[in-house]
Amino acid sequence: MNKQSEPTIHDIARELKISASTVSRALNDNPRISLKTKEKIKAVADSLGYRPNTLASNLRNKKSNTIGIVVPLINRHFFSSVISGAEDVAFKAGYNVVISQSNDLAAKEIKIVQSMFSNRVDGLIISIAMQTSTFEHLKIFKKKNIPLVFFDRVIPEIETDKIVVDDFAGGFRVTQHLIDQGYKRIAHLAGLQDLTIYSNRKNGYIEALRKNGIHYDESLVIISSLTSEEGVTAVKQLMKLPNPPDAIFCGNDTTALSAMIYLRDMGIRIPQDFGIVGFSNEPFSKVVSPSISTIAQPGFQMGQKAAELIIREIETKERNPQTIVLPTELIIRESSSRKGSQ
Amino acid sequence: MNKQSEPTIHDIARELKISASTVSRALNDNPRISLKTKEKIKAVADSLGYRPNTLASNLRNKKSNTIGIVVPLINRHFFSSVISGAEDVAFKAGYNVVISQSNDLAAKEIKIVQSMFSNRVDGLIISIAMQTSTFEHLKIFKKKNIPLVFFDRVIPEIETDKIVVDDFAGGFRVTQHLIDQGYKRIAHLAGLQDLTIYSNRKNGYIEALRKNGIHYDESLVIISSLTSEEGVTAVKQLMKLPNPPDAIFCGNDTTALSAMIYLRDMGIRIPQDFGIVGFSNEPFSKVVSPSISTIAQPGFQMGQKAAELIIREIETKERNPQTIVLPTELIIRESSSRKGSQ
DNA sequence: AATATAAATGCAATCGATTGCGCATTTGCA
DNA sequence: TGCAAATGCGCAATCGATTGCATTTATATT
Repeated sequence: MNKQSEPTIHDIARELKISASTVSRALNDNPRISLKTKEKIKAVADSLGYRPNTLASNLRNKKSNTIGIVVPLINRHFFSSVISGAEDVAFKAGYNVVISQSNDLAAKEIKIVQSMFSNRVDGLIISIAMQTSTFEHLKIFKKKNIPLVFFDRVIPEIETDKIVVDDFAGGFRVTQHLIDQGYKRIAHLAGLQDLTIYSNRKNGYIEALRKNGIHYDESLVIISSLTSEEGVTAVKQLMKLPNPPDAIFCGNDTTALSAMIYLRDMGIRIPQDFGIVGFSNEPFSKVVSPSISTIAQPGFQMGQKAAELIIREIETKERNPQTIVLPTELIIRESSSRKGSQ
Repeated sequence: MNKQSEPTIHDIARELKISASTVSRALNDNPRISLKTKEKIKAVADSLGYRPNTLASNLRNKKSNTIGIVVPLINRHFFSSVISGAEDVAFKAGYNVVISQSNDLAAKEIKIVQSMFSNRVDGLIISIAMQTSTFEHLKIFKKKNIPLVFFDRVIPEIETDKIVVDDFAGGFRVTQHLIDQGYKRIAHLAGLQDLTIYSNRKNGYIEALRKNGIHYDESLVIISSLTSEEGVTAVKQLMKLPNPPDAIFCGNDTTALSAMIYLRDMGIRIPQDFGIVGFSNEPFSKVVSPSISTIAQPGFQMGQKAAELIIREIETKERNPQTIVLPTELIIRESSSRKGSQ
């Protein structure tokens, strides 16, 4: 009983005693078919409840009208924002979006990417898994000349389009802001340094210190994978220093929050005694109290840009790999505002 | 230069001077092909960098190995959790997942659903748009016998699988909890009542009052679409009553938060003077202070269940529409805990 | 009216993989 | 050794839509 009889253009053709070619052309508004015939055909198509079989069309046209998106975890605010933005643009342009999550596992990522290739996606948008360290599975796309866009976590090994936020400027701005607010010893909870995003943030931090003539003290920088727990561990470690910091630039909002809660429980007042700034503008950073200053990453826009870029490449077949750096925005909230204003 | 020469089974066949049928069978591990031949074929396939063209296979098999998911907004914690759960299960079972968001617009939803049908998804998982009030576009799936699973926002008009959380029990439990904590006049910010989820929550609230012998006062129930602003408006209205409430059961966490902030700013202490409970367990509800008591909705699990259900139906062709009610969990946090414990 | 030209439609191959049926070769057993 | 059964593989049709080229039909021109 299943799918036995989806009407096809041949059914329409038979009904009207014409050829399937004509039906196909009519439904595609080909000028070679007379208006009268087109109308007849469309009427029959409607009455039969005809729905074009995109699979067949895709096979013939060697085009799937589908864009693949691969992220580490769908269920993460930043990534779902990117997906949302990309879907938005893609849908308007007539593309479907297939999504998979790597769970930050290289093995799964490889499977996913191969599957997407087999499904002949017209382009692939990907933020690679943390774990991923070989890139053969992605080079296929390059080799076959299928548009490939990296975002967020990018790698230098493959020359293709990349969309990133200006992490360096973000790190710089955060640090400068803390300096401006009068904090004297500014620590940094950095992320794993093999990921460009984190090393850039750290470099921005260092540069801001340098520009302000502040000595860069390595003991104030702690590198971790920035989980909530590691945030606490790091702060504990920092506060035990002979000369502890009075502010922290945290590599993400999660550690900013856990650090803040820890410090508060220790009786340290924020922002009066201690300044904290996070990164990413997670939804919660706005609503906790004190609210957390942070850097907004335009996830939705990144998704839009990525989709626009990839669709242009799909349709023009032009390839000139570019790296788009989206601006970051410093959002000043309570956790770092001790000088009047705000 | 594009896609001109993806190797096919015919290329492999030619290389080995055998037929494409044999190649196809070999690659699918058909027992009719000898081991020796299979090995030769697989070797050549590898050396040619052959990747099966899923489109062709799908067309021939009349099966896309794809599940469609439609949500109002991808970029919302609950929905992205569902998607994440569904992708998880689907991927393991060898299915792709295409996703679209309706933005709560009926028109877009209709387009999406039709497009998914044209793409011959093997099944559709959907949470309908608020705005949607006709269901013809969904009935197609029923008529064609393509598995259809509703979740979260379901409609009685179509007899198909539904996955919901026990909103009634949730509303009941929240209210009972507030009563247990000694709050006397409990208000309710309800969502639009044409959505089952909201009317069920309200009914649970009413039932809990009844069971405890508390008079149900309609002036304590305010219906809105539960935006942040409407939360504030509602609370203002409630507090102006001659006999204002001392607790609110909010239809979602967003209004719980905005109400809480408003009340706090009015100098009302939470939870001592006033109790608040939300619904949905948005990530922020745990980290704001005071943290917000709420009802956890197992989004990830819903997605998993939905995918499991739909895959079973796809593969067995059995259809016996069922409604799965997932349990809700009351998470007691600070905003409603005035009696010791916690 | 006859021919030239334009307009409308049809034929058949194609996209790449799958599969029922049949032929050929090998193996098994008496 | 002889014949049946088993094994291994190929032919050709199929899935549904598209399209270059051919053919038919209608319109225009002289």
